[in-house]
Parts: sequence; C-alpha cells; structure tokens
Amino acid sequence: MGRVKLQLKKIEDKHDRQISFANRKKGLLKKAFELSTLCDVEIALIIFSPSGELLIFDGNRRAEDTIKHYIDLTHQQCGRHFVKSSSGIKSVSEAEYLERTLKEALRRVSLNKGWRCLNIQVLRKKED
Amino acid sequence: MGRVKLQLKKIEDKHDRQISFANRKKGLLKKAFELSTLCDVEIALIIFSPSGELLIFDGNRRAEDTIKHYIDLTHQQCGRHFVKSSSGIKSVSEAEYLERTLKEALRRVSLNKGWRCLNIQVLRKKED
DNA sequence: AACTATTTATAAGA
DNA sequence: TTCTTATAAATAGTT
Repeated sequence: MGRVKLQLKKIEDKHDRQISFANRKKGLLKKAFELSTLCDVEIALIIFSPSGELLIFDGNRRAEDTIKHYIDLTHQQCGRHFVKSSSGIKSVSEAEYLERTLKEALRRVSLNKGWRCLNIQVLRKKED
Repeated sequence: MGRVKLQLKKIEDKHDRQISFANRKKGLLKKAFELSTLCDVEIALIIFSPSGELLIFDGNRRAEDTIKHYIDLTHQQCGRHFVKSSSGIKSVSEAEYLERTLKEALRRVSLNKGWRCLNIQVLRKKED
C-alpha cells in the first residue's frame, strides 16, 4: 500500500526502515485490536524493535494471561512444538498429508538461504 | 476495507464472525510477517480463537524466546515456566533430527483418537 | 471459493 | 517532521 510496491525484504536504509516500522507497527496493532474485538479472540502481540523497544497488545485478556495460556499448553505435551487440546487426525491419509507438508517445509529449509522454516503443529479442540 | 464500514464491536452472527476471523487472521499474520521482514524486528503473535485454536507467528526469533525476552523484562522471576530457548536449525542433520521428532509426534497423534492436528508455519530469519 | 466495490494502509512527496 | 496524496492492499458483502 503506497506509491510503489515494496519488495519483501529488509529495508536497507535505516531511516526508511524506521519510518516504515513506525507506520506498520501502528497498523499491526490496529489490526490486532480489530481482530480481537470483532471476532472475540484472545491475542498477544509482542514486538521488540532493534532498539529494544517493547510493545504489547492485549486482546481480550492481558498479555500475561495469554502467554501463560500458551506456556501451559506447550509444556504439557510430547515435544516443545506440540500444543495439546483435543480431537484428532481421523485417518492415515490425513497423517500422510501432514507428513508431506512437513517434508516440503523441511525441503524449503534446506533450499532457502534467507529464511528458516519450521513447522509447528497446533492441535485444536474439535468443534462440536 | 469492504463494501461497508464495520462497527468496531463483536460480530454477533457466528457464521459471519468465523468468516471474518479466518480472513483477518490471515491478514494479521501477513502483516506481522511483513513487518518482521521489512523492519528486521522480533515479533511474537499469539491468537487463541474461541474454539481453542492456537496460532503462533514468530518474527525473527522463536515465540518462546520472544516471550522469554518479554518475561525477563517484566518479571525478574519467571520460575518454572521456561525451560529453554532454541537457536534454530543450523544444519541438515539438525533438520533431519527435527523431521524425526515431527514424524514421531505425528505417529503418536495419528494413534490418538482425541486430537486434531493443524499445521502452521513459523518463519524466522536465518542467523548470520 | 471467487469476485468486486469500498475502505483502509501506507510509500513517497510536500 | 508531521501532513497529504496516490496507490497498493485488505476485506465485507455478493455470486
């Protein structure tokens, strides 16, 4: 959004980057606030700027509670990448699909010079 | 953005709210990714939907590291909540190790009738 | 799941 | 810098 389309890579000019940071930080906080309000969800958004600035946005709970919620979930289960709730993969083909997704992501890790890509699994409660 | 200007309050219709959640969640994750990339900042974004879904986005560090950073700044004693920080994948063998870990976890998930599994990606900048 | 009319975000310019 | 403006991007309602 702006006069030109930006390349999605680090803005090298420090001044431009700081301007962009200020603008986009504001935009992201606004979006987070809108999402939490409109859709009644709990959000924690934590941003550290290179200069050490800390920004916190809380949705419907205080950030600490949300983070605690996250920690409680992640520390209950079978590996740090797994978050527990309930429900499940219902078929072998579903598991195979996930495995393919994981493998593809790992392949990208080995190919991509600029980014690392980890896959996290999120287990969620089945909706009634 | 859209045909009409929305009131900033909870969308009461459940179906509309879910549609909006899906769209805006995607938008927010994209914005977070753009901000972390363009401006080289560390971001953690944690969203809990009402159905218990958990989404994590990481910018330049893993969510846990970012959260730990936050906790360290805001609470001098975080106690038992944090066990470790991760430095990420540095080699093919590490990626392979991760893959084994993920596959093992998937196997366990596939055996467990009580769970559903979603995949999300965590993108993080490669360390120099 | 696509489309499109609008609103919103924002990169550059003033 | 703060404000403005042209343009890109997001998205609410529609099909």
